[in-house]
Amino acid sequence: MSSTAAEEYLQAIYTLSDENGHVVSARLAEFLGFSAPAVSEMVHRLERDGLVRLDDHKEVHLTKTGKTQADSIVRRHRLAERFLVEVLGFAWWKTHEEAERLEHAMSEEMEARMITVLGDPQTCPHGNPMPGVTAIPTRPLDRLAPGERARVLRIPDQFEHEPGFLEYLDSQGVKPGVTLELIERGPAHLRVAIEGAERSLRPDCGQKVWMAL
Amino acid sequence: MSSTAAEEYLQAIYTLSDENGHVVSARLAEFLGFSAPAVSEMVHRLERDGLVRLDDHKEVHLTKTGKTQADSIVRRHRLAERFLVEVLGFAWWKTHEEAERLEHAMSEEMEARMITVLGDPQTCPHGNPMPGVTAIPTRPLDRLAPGERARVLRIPDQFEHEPGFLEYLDSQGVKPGVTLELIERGPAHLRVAIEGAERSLRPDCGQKVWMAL
DNA sequence: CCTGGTTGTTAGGCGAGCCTAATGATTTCC
DNA sequence: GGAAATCATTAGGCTCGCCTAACAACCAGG
Repeated sequence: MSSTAAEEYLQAIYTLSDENGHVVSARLAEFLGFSAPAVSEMVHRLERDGLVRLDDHKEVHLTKTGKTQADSIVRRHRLAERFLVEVLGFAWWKTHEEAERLEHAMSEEMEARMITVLGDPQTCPHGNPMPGVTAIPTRPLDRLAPGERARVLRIPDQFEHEPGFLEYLDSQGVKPGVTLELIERGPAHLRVAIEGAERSLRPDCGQKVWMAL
Repeated sequence: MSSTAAEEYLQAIYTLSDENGHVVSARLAEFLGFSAPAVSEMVHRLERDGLVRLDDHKEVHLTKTGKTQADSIVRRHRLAERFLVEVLGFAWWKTHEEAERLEHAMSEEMEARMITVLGDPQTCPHGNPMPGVTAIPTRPLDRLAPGERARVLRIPDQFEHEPGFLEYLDSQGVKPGVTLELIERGPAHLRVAIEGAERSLRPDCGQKVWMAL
């Protein structure tokens, strides 16, 4: 149906819209690492092909068929990640690039069989829910009161684009499912306790790691 | 390294050379379904990039690095097919197109992990050996004497391009591993016996199904 | 010998997708 | 209200990878 490049854009629109709110071409360019004219051009192609609509404020919205395709590509991405971890034994933080390619190679039948074999998983290994699944409510790590404990639920897709970020989290013991306690929120670092050990996290983690309520 | 399109050409060169002998641009064009100028152009690109060499008779030969890349892409294709059959439960005759896309999405690490998980398979589900493995000797079905029995070992990759051919074989009970007896070689059909039942096969099967010696 | 089939290449064209440089059009902030 | 920042677009250019039409070179067979 759509080209690999177009699928990449649909996925980006889905992700930004899901995790950030409004989507405008400049955000897409930033996120995808392409020039503004390249994005402008592709957005118009997507519009021509009926996958996307531009409103009066030039905000990008997925049409019904665009949404369907975006859901599918995001689901395939997350299924591929699950497969890489659970079947092939990849490290949880090392799946993104591989899945980024696999998602474009999966047919509908493969998607369906993957769901069956993996037992209809509700999230990817980073805690992002499959499209269509109602997400468990979360809050950024920043919102924890000092002394409060909560479980790491989700590291949103958009932060997987930052090279080395997931590996950094893993090296600090932060991964989905782990329970941690916020000790102190300093300006230069967050002090947390994970399974007894005290750790210091980069301050940007406060926005990038999402916790159970 | 190489683009998807270039990988497709390398794979075609490998296949034609492995199953047919000499490779010339016209064969590639026919096999890939592209126009002669398109193939000519790409072959020159491959030559420019050091993956291929043209001799005096304009025959196409893989260079050392070209061979390495071709081996890899063919191995990924055959691993993907095994995976589709054994892990995802695809029918053996239905894997080609899916694998055709997957092969371009697999990293070296994924290739290695796949080999481990699948138990280092020596062939694809159609009996084609992994590159590097010394193939078991075969002969075309045509070569059987009437009354002779032999095991189906291999349906070469090139015939998987013919739409519906593998499915036709499956419908007649012909699949890798099955033992059959040639009853009579007529002009319009081959009469064979498979597990007791007598079947009539299209005459082209005589060249396209390869048997154990 | 020359004619017909096979093969390869040239020429010219097209869409997808990227780029930079420059220009318009808004919005925001002082 | 005007300057600065942000955003989108135009213009022009590039490679890749495909196409058709036309031509050139070859080989084989009557």
